[in-house]
Amino acid sequence: MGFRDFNRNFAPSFYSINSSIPMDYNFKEIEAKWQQYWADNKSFKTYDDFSKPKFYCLDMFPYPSGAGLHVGHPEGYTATDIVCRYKRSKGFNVLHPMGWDAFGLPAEQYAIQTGTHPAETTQKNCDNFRRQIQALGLGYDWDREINTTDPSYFKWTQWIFTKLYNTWFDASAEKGRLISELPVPAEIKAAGPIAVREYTDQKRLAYYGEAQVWYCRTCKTVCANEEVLNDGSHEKCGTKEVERRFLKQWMLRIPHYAERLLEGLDGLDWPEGVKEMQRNWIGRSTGAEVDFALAGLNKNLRVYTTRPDTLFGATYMVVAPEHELVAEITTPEQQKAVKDYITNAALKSDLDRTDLAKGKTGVFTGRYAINPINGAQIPVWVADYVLMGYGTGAIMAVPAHDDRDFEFAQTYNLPIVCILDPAGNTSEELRAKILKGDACWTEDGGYINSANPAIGIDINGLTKEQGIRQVTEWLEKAGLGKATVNYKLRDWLFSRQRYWGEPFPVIHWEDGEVTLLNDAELPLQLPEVEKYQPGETGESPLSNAGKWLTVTDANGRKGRRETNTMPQWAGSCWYYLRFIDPKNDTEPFAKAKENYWMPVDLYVGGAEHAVLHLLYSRFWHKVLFDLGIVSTNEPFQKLFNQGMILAFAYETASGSKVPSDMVTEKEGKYFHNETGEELRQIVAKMSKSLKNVVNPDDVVEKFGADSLRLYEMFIGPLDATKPWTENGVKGVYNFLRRVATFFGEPGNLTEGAESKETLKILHQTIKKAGDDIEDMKFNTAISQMMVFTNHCYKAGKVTTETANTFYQVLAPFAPHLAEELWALNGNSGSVGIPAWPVFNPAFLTEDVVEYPVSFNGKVRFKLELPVGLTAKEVEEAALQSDMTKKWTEGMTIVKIIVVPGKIVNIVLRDKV
RNA sequence: GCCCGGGUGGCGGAAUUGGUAGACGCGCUGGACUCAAAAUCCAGUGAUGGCAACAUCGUGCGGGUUCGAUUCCCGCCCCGGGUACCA
Repeated sequence: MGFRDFNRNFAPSFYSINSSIPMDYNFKEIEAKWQQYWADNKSFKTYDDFSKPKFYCLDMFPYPSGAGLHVGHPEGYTATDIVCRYKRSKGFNVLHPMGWDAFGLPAEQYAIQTGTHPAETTQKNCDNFRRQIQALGLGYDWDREINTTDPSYFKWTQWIFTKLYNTWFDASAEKGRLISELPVPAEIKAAGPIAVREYTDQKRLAYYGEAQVWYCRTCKTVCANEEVLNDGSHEKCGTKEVERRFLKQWMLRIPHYAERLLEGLDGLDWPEGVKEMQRNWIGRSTGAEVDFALAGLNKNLRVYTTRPDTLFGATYMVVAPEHELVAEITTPEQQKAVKDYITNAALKSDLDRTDLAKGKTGVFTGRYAINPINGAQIPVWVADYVLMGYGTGAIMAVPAHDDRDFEFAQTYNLPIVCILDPAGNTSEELRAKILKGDACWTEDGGYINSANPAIGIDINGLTKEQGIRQVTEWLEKAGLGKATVNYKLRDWLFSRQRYWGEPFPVIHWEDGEVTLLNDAELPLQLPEVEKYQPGETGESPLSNAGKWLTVTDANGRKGRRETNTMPQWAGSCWYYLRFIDPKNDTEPFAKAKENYWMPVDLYVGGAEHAVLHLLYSRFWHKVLFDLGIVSTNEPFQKLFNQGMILAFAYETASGSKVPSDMVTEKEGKYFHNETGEELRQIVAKMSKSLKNVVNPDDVVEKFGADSLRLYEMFIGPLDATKPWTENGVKGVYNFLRRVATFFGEPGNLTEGAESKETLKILHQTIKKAGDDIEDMKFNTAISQMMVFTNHCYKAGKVTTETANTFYQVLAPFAPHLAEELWALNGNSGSVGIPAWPVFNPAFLTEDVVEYPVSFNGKVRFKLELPVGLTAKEVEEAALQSDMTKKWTEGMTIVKIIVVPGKIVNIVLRDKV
């Protein structure tokens, strides 16, 4: 291939006069050609060559929806593709795979409507996604493609589930261990095998139990807590048809790993914000459990508090409506009132709860408890502002120093005793109110009314920190309580009433025993069913799978298979491990390969997975680590969240949105096509209803894949949210066209020595592009390449060597064009294969420095001086300048600051 | 309410161990080419004043530290995202 061929490729378009689309460089032909070349040569196939340094780069794999790729997908994919092409040219063995998180509700919904098997729909969507991704010239190793719905994949998802089931958390060793190593207390053993089974089941990381769960009447399925949004709607379907139900469910004991998950964050190169969100989600708090005696009952009521120091201010107690002692605590006269309250609380939909969040309700049980620190009798109430799922489900209320308790106490006229004097921390006016119990103070202060000489405790005058320590010590000594750590993190609800998910390898036997399939029996495949509708009771569609459903063991015992399936998280929890060895059918992955490739060096995806996916994955990974199945404690060393790509949208003065096809632009203003009303341009998420969705296929068709790639990188920093504009695409297209035009013209390339100026800009570009790729700052890398190209146009000619070097820098960003130009210069092989060009700082050295000379901080003129002058010499040169004389006339020079190589600042004062 | 981001030209955005604010791109203006238009190429483009040289102002607002602040400190305002009775 030579210059001549290139010109033939380009010639028709140079003279095409009818085309309204700019076609000055023939991207269609170039891109098709090189994509074919990469495929034919398996350019991106990854080999397990353990002698090379490795780089494992992972994109969050997509759910292949029927709508196809949107422009948000290529954003992260292009970024990782650039990094990977760069790393390859730096000599790394790069693993960059792609696959499909293909279980999910839309395919099942479609099956319910049309009877089409979800596998069929899924296959079609995957094919479309793959075609679209390949059209972008992304360098994935397609031989490693995986699909979570493929039985050869979910076989191992099921296998990991059995590992979770057969693991318990040894708190003393702080690690998971095989259930076979669980020490069973002698008295349990003595009670027989059923007792042993129950004891063991309580320790497993996966368990089957009654759980109060969110149930969506529209989806006819259980949803996780976190899928139910604040406003009481279901994230997946958007309706508010969600309610609480008690159902038998599979749960995972992720809280056992709370501490490990928290500690593990410290060593990770993740955005601080994401780490903070995970910390908040885990929600560690330290405090104490305190036992309160109940008057007239031989029972204690245990509470958890983070403020044991405020025990002197506890004036009443509250138990959650679901608390097991409620019935016992309640006196006969109050039975009916309490019962009614509990019934009402249970009936409350989530919506009511949210609405009532501002007003607290409760009812007196008739019972009193004894405050252990001062012997005071305080009433016990039931109220649903106390949650059963956190702490002990009961609290001591300190209304003077807790907003929630204060609000409740005011509503029901309960006593409010101030024990922390905010003196000095607030206004005297507010302080007076606080001291009287008319206002709440939750900050630090000095204790008052906090002594009981009879039992030898006095914290008056101490600060919060000291108080907490002293009271906790006293509680422990008196045997009334102990320091405790609590986490917000709850058990993970791990089952769904759906067809299109991984079946649990579980059999429920008629005698109540639950067993798991042997490894040899995996994968347990999904049965063919006639209809995909959930059962009327909310049971999964699998409950209709007659033959599949029932099993009989060798002894004739009958059993029923688990009809729930796993949630979508399951497949995505470990896919990064399968990419390492995707075709292995004897184990999930070969140990040696895992040892080489893990951890993932760079993980790129949307911030929406900041908590759930990343926390669940880390949890599974830590269990696998404890069992010796993986070699690293954490799966993802570096995480990067790409920002969302938004689009312009339009709204009327009253704020109602107008679809983009109803809008006309006139002189920078926007008007409604029909009403003529002037509209406001806003930035919004792309959506069908706003008709502002950009389809990558259209962009590739019009401007080419290299332009799409470059634009998505050039539009702004990768982690920022930013709006899409077609004019912006034209801008980068223009750059590529200028590159193609300049370097495609043989007359522009010369042999011999390169000019100093060109070498300088070339090497600046090598350095900046390399550094910026490492820092994920692709926008500024591209801008530097534009600077270089602009320089070439000015210079008129550059050497072939310069051109070749530039193609290598351009290659990670616009690989098709770079390959084309590389071949055009008569080079063989792929432009990405030679090493990344070596930056030579010698070319950047200057003979002169242009010093900005400022007076009192204001730059007045520039002074060109030779490099390497001392501060003193620069100062003298500056003082001798005529311009300095002009600016200092009539003034006194107070001081001169010289930063060699940077700036001169002369401080002046009026002459006196 | 709390937590995390972020406010820089007409627009997307550059620049931080404190040292020439506005790189690069879009848009706009003018010129070249053309019968003409498109495309392309060249030049200009923060605001205000001035024919110009140049001057003054300018990184959300108000203070502070400093020879010098987009950058550091204090107090506000606005926007985006996350979260919600976790005792």
